[in-house]
Amino acid sequence: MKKKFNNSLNINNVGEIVELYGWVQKVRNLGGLIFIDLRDRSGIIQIIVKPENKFYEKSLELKNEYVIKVIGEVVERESKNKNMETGEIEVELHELEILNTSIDIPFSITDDTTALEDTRLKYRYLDIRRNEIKNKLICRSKVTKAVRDYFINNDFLEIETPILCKSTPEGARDYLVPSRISKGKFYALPQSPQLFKQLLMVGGIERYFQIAKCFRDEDLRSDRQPEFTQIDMEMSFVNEEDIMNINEGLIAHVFKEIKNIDIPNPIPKMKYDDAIKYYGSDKPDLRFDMKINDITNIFQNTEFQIFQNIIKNKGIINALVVKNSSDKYSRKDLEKLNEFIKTYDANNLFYLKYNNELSGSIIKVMTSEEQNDLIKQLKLEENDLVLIVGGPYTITKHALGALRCKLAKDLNLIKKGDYAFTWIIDFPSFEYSEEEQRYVACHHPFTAPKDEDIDKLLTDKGNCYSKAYDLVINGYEIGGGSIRIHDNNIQNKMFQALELTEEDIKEKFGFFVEGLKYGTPPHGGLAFGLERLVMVLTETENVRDTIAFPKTASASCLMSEAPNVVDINQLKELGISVNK
RNA sequence: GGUUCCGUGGUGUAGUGGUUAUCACGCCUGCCUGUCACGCAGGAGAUCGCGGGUUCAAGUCCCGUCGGAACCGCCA
Repeated sequence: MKKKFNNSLNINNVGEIVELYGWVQKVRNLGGLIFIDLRDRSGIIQIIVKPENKFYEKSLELKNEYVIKVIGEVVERESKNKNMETGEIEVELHELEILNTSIDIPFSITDDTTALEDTRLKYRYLDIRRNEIKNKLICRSKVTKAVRDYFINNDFLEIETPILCKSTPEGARDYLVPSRISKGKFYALPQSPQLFKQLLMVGGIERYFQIAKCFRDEDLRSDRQPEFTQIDMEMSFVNEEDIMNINEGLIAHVFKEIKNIDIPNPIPKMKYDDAIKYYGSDKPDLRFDMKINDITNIFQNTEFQIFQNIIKNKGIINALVVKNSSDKYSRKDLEKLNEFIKTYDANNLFYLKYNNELSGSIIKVMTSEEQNDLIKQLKLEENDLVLIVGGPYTITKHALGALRCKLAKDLNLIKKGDYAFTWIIDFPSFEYSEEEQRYVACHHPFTAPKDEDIDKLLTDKGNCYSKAYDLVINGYEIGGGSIRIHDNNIQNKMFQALELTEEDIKEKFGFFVEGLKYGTPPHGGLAFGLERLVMVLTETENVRDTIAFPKTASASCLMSEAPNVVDINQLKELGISVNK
């Protein structure tokens, strides 16, 4: 006899003797008749114990989460339970063995448990017994299987790169690992396998992939963990289209396998500048429309001081049209929206409501011509709400990009189960860092510039674009990548553009730059965030649920209590002293 | 680094400066032969996160601290 999974049994198995293992979900003792809900990974099945059974007394010992072995006969139920997958049958107990007991559990192992997340994280191994978490881990496993199948079928090699790396201080903060053998020296955990996978191309691998652990010592968010997994790939002898095509194939395969959904082919592309202009984000959620409109032109000759100043300072006046919603927002609600955009450094949210005619906070400072232009340009219809924010371009776009997502959520504009895919392409090569007072790489310093922009790398950084692309699904940046620089001269020019000195380059990337000199093939690649992909596939908004043992917002593990102090002798051995 | 919210039996909660600190689930004991959110009767269970302050009096107000959540900055 072989162990059966609970939910593999159905009415066709009636009469069979089966061997089941699992956890006691619930005992219902009716005083003479005992029902046991037995749970395993697959689901729950009901065991019945009658008073004449020789294991009846033993069954009375059972409590929640005891681990048991049951041998019994599958029988049809007298009274069926339509709410249960195995509700047509039950197993009449023949033999019972208690394999282990359990102390009282802190929260119930049910879909509707009341426990809050910190409690659940402390007892994560119990939380994993719940469908909510378990099913996401199952999904994650299916995704990595689909990924491996797809890449291996397309002639990719799965190759592992080091976890103990050299620190590369450009970009995110590194997690450091002290070296015992070389006191005072440190390894860094990889932020991504970027340099190694490019060197694999130099190494002639041509097609590489890896399910790669990555580490970034930055502040966390609901979609960001310090330790996460990338589906990382790199190919030689390719251009942007090739990389996007093969990865569209991957995503199509994953969505087909997991959700049985056919995704758009090809996935539409949007330029970065347009994404900012219309959606205020480089990861626009396209499950709903609500574009940001530029209405600066309407107010060119405005008498309104605030708008005059904005236009004088080369700012922009934007409008969001919230369809059929003017009756849904009170002045108090609108004041809350104003507070919301303040977190993005924007201010002064003005509004207009269209009901036959315009009314609202700035109606008195608008001429009738301006009003008519606005109605026409925004194609206003009855009961539309117009939200207006003016100011510097980037700040207002960013704020409204966030606002449109908030509105969509509040107004339930997003249909459950919908997916909206887009590539964001033509990223700028550089962005100006106020903090560092210099241009920094938008993607990373190995991203190839557009051919036509190579000459501008040193002279016109603000207008250089790169061969980079991000895949965005439902407002999440699921993956990003680029064609890399394979020409050492261009790479040097790029470093120069980033104002890195010869010594900087040698110290930070010397081994890499050296490698580029030895016949580097043209190459490019992409990395997907596995957790975010699983988030999208499981329709969850919290990356922790896609990870078996995640960390809290302060990067600690409530279960194991990492990070923690270490023994003084460990520090001595490493030559480290701690100043608090 | 910043902003906002939260912390009360095992779990989740209620709680006008003055009660024996509320309720539900869970737990324990007893009863119960078709339950499946089993039912019925009874019972135990709280350092109100921690420290300080205000007050005749603090779960409640104030300050600090620790822990959790969301967001801004940050995340090449």
